[in-house]
Amino acid sequence: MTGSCTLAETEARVANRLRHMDLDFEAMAVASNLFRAASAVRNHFERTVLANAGLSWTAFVVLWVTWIWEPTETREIAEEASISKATLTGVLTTLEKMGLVKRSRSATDGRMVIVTVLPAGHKLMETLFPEFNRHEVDVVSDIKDNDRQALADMLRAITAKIGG
Amino acid sequence: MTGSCTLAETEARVANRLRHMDLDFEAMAVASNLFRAASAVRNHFERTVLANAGLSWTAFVVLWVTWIWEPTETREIAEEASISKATLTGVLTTLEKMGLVKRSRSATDGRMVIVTVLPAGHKLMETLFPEFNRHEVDVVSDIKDNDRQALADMLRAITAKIGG
DNA sequence: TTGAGATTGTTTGGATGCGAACAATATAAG
DNA sequence: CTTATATTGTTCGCATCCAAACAATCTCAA
Repeated sequence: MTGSCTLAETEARVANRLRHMDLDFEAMAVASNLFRAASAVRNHFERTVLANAGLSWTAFVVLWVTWIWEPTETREIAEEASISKATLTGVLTTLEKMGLVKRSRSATDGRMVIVTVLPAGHKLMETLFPEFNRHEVDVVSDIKDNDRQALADMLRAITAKIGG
Repeated sequence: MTGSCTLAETEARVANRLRHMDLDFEAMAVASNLFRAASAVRNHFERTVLANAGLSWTAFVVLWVTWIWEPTETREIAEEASISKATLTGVLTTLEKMGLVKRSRSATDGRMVIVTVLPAGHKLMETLFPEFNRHEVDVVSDIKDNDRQALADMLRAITAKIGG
């Protein structure tokens, strides 16, 4: 409709282009569709739920992780959010400017910075996260209910395999 | 070992924190693990295969898409790589500086820019992509051979659901 | 032919995103 | 007490990353 190729056409083209190489196309399809799905879902969420809240994807993830684990250290947040310490510094500054979280020095260890969610942050997440979850439900609605558990398990296996 | 929580502990903590809300935890687990897996795999590839080649993740994806479809227009590359036109402009400039691809104006339509892979780009991909694929095989090696097809299918279903 | 509307790639401004270097703090050995 | 080593968050430089504004080009109707 838009003039672009379907997913099937794309994969056929790829297989043809790489025919002469000794490759594992099944592994390639898994990896390729993993990134494609993650990217599509992320973009979709950014343009709908998160745009309304004025949050970027990373800012939302950082706020969410802090919300779950607060009070917590930045090192922990960075690991849970799968971003570097350097990136987290900037995102936390953004969230602080929005009045959603607060930084404070640890009393027992002068190196650590403790992050807590401010009332405005709690209020936002109290409505934003259920809305986010409704979109998650929509995303998996075409997958048979019985298969969802297996899907999550396989994704966990991938993460575990490379030590995520 | 590292003092951080396991994936199971994290999910238990999340479930407890959100107990009072009416949420679909299965859908949440799928989405959560989708991003976790994609992020872990991407970071792993960036630090191993791609770091040796001096390519960022996005630069590799753009080079790969161009390699498969060349000669092709930037509009097509942006869509296949799931990035915006604006981002692609910068990445193509980077790849051009590295001598891997070449931009040229279309003869039939003065608006379009046609991208082709230069010999250095072909030589790079001829060795880099098989190496990349060996890592892909490693990533899915803990998933039963019979399940990989189903995994790819479910990921396709997610992408299709939101019009990726 | 001419002018409104659509499409393409680039520029702009601001927010991620990372590795490496850095300053501050904590810990351990001697 | 001192010194070497490790750990934490920040800063720096640079490369993505996007929405929106933009200039160039095409299309098509009047």
